[in-house]
Amino acid sequence: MAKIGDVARRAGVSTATVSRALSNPDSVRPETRKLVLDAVRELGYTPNAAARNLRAGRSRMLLTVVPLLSNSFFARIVSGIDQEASRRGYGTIISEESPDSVEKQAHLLDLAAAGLFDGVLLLSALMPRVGRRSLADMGMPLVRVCSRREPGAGAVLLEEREATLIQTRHLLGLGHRRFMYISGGAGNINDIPRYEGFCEAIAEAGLQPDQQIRVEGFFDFASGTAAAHRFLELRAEGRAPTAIVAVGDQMAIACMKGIQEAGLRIPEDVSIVGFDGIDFTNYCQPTLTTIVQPAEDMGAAAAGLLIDMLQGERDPGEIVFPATLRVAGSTGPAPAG
Amino acid sequence: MAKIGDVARRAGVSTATVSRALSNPDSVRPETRKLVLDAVRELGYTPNAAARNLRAGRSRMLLTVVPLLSNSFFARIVSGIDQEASRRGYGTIISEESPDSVEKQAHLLDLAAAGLFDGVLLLSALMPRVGRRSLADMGMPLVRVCSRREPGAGAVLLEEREATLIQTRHLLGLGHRRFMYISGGAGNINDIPRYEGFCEAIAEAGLQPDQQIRVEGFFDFASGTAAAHRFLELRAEGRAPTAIVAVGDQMAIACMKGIQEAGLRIPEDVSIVGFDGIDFTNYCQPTLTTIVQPAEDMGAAAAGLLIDMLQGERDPGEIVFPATLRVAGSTGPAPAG
DNA sequence: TCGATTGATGTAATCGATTACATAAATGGT
DNA sequence: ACCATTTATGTAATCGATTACATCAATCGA
Repeated sequence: MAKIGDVARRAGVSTATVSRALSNPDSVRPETRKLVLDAVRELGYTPNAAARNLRAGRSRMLLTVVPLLSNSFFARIVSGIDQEASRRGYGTIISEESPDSVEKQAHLLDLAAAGLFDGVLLLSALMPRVGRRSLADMGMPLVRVCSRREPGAGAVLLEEREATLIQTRHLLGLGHRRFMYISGGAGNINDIPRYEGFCEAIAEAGLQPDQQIRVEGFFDFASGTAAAHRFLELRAEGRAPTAIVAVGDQMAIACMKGIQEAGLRIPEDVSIVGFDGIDFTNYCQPTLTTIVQPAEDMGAAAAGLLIDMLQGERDPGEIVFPATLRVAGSTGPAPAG
Repeated sequence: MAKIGDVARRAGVSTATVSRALSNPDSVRPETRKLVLDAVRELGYTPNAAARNLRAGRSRMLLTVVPLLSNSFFARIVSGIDQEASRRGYGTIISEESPDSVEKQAHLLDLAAAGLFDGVLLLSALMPRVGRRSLADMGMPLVRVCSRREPGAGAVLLEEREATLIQTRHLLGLGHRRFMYISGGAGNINDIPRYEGFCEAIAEAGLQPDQQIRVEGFFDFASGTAAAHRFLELRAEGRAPTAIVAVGDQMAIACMKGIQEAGLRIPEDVSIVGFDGIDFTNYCQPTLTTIVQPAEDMGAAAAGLLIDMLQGERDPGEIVFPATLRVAGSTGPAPAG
């Protein structure tokens, strides 16, 4: 592997000149620059990253911490991050969250302390932490994506409150009055604005939010199945809701399935809306009415913001994306009676 | 950020001793070791990665190149890779394939030349390449995952041929005789063994493989929808197959939907099997009979193999995983007539 | 008790690129 | 024509950890 000295020798200049010709081309004479660039090309020279990082005190790497990669909503955000980071000359290190594995979190903190990355994109609500040390209080520049606001950190968010508001209004407009709300878990910070939006819409319609049924979920299929069971119990008691608001598509899809398996029809017997807009919402039966989050764009925006922050061109700010409702087959008029 | 010199001063020893106490504890006296470790703890010292990498000529990083992250089959492999790599003290850099973006491929080659990672996991059939330079002929250690064999590279594979063989046998056993096969595209290397397995089963039953219908797909939803259209055309001509073999779950699910929308029932009118075993196969309507690939395990095995190769403990070998058929709701007896 | 061997630690070179500072050449003003 | 300034390039220090080699003390055998 060619080193800067080899290039210098070949071009008949010093290593300093080679370095300058590459990183600050205007500072060398055009003829010299050509000599250097030719030598670089002939030798296939690429500066060694470790040496450069050591000297520069940065790595041009970003860490992305994601709760669950197999959730395609997160996967799409990561995809957007990768796109934008790579466009701007940064690499992306990825790590799946593991709240239970202290080892893995410690490994992350070590990588941070070792200077392996310059900043962090946190798709997770949880902050990697071991004892009292965490990424944030190591002074690591941070952007939160779809997770929460945090002083000193950037944030990329959806209009969460608006989202459930329009979602619920859509159902109210179809005549629904009795709802089941499947949350993302009280631990998840998005839960608050989303539930607020739901409650606001309910109140607008002159109904009591606290008389609606709320079920706790964790964004996974199992939560959806559990919610379906709850729904069926309620139905047996004669007090089933006619509409279900799930704040995650996977939960919505699993719930839909659980209900269909009991012989009920969607949307004739019960309507359901999801949240995220993953691809499968277009391929389940019926297609799922859902809030579409522009996941790739949000990822790209987050990476862009973080890189701006690293380059000192932007203060940790907040980027808010609008929520859109995609109406599909899973919602229909409330059944009579 | 504390440096090795700070630790040395605090412990009253030389930097060499600090380094030894950390990387080769047996080479220092127990009392000295304690002095050093105490100082390390008190100062919160972590060795700087760039300096260490520069000296050692390696980075303890792996690159994973993935075709499409939002495909949850790939996402699960990545998850397994991350798990195992992190367990063994390696980090994972991720990059989504972009056959059209020369820029991005060049970026990858630069990162490789810069020594940013020690080895590559390639989930993609395509090799990142710019002109005649590619990752492989830079001498980068390589493990292919579910993509193809390659001289000098490790490989983690499913018994592809077996998979379609048992899949097709299952359908034959249900009485099906007319098939549609949705491929993963002639460009994809898995296509060959998978199609072979299909043909072998067909031949076993005394049928002509080349009289079955073959449709080209690309593992995405759109391919499945297109295949459904083709199926409906064939049906209009009175020569519809009774069973569909799709070598990807997303294609199978989209195809299923296209067929259902035309008013046909699955599996009563037509049976369909998928390939991969993604979560959604359990949540579509009906649930999808499919080949289950142990994606996480395959990812972990691949990372393990690559790290063994890097540490000189193993030659690039081949790890083959068995295929299992998960029978679900999308397959049933062939319709009479 | 003396030289040889072993063990523990320190000194300093090294990895490869960047950049402050030094130097030399070229340009400009008067 | 001379000094001041600018421009281009070279020399060498630097980033922080690792490790070959040097050094010194302790142990051992005869």
